[in-house]
Amino acid sequence: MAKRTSLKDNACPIARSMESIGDCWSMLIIRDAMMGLRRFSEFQKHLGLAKNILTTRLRALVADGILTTEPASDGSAYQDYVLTPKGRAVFPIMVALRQWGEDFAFAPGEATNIMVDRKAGKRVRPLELHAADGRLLGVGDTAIKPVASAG
Amino acid sequence: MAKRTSLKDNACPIARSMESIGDCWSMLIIRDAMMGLRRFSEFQKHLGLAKNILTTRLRALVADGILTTEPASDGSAYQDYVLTPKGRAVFPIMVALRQWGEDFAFAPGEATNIMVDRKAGKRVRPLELHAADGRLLGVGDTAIKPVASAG
DNA sequence: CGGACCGGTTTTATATTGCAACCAGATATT
DNA sequence: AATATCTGGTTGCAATATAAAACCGGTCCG
Repeated sequence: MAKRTSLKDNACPIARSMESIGDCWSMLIIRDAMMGLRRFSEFQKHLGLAKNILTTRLRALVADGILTTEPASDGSAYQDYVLTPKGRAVFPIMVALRQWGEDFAFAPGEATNIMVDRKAGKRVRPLELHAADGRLLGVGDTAIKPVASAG
Repeated sequence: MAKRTSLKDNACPIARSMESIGDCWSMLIIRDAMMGLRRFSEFQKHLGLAKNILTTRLRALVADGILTTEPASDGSAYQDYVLTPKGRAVFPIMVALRQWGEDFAFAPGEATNIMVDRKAGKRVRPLELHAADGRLLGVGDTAIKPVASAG
């Protein structure tokens, strides 16, 4: 294609987020990293994607500060890909995507999986957005406020 | 490229969500629709993307049940693209992406915009995930539970 | 020390993207 | 009423991204 248009310099945080993690494979790599996968071959087997694609995605995630490489935990000469704090902070996005998918992307009775509270084993509540004073907020209760550049 | 691998039949809700809305333009179209944009030309001007790309994205979002077309609200012969309930349910995903972007994707002092509570004008709280019994849950407090196909 | 495994890189074919030009019908202007 | 302009696209084209497959040097395993 023509070069994909970059949103790196867009002023909207949503656009910037999508630029970093708005790719199927990147998101699924982060998902798998949250489940404990660390090695190149683990990601490749579990996701079933081509190795060259995995390579480009891992490099991009490392460049973005979402993953870091560190010496393999099994003592071998290889390396692990592990989440940084920025990477772990993707958790709410993952939960939101998951809940929307659970609710709308499956026919009744279709095989799938759901997120549960580890202790009780019960399904978690829908994500909630609250105001600073604690009020529960819906779609119409929010606004976007510009923040000018300092300088 | 070779045909992008489809995740439509993947059992993971995250993968299915990404298949529907894991595209920059699709997500930004939904964002703009939430801000009240409705017409083809409004999306095109505001997003600055090519018309053929906008066409394919709008068609896909309609096919996915995220947008619907309806007669233009201004009485003209044209049509509006409006969010369905499924489309409005993308809101938490949008908020999650936005909060992560606000937190990690901008240098200090860079121009941007933030989400505030419409009434108080104050920044909203981070999204929260709670267990059925109300406990606040973090990354390690959740688990994924398979749901076999019925039949 | 020989074979398998690991983490890639290099082709190659085919899709997708984006730009620009074009177009028919609806709307606005004179 | 005739013409110009806007709307919502479609059609070509060039550049780039994706995926499958083959290949490859360093590790590890017995």
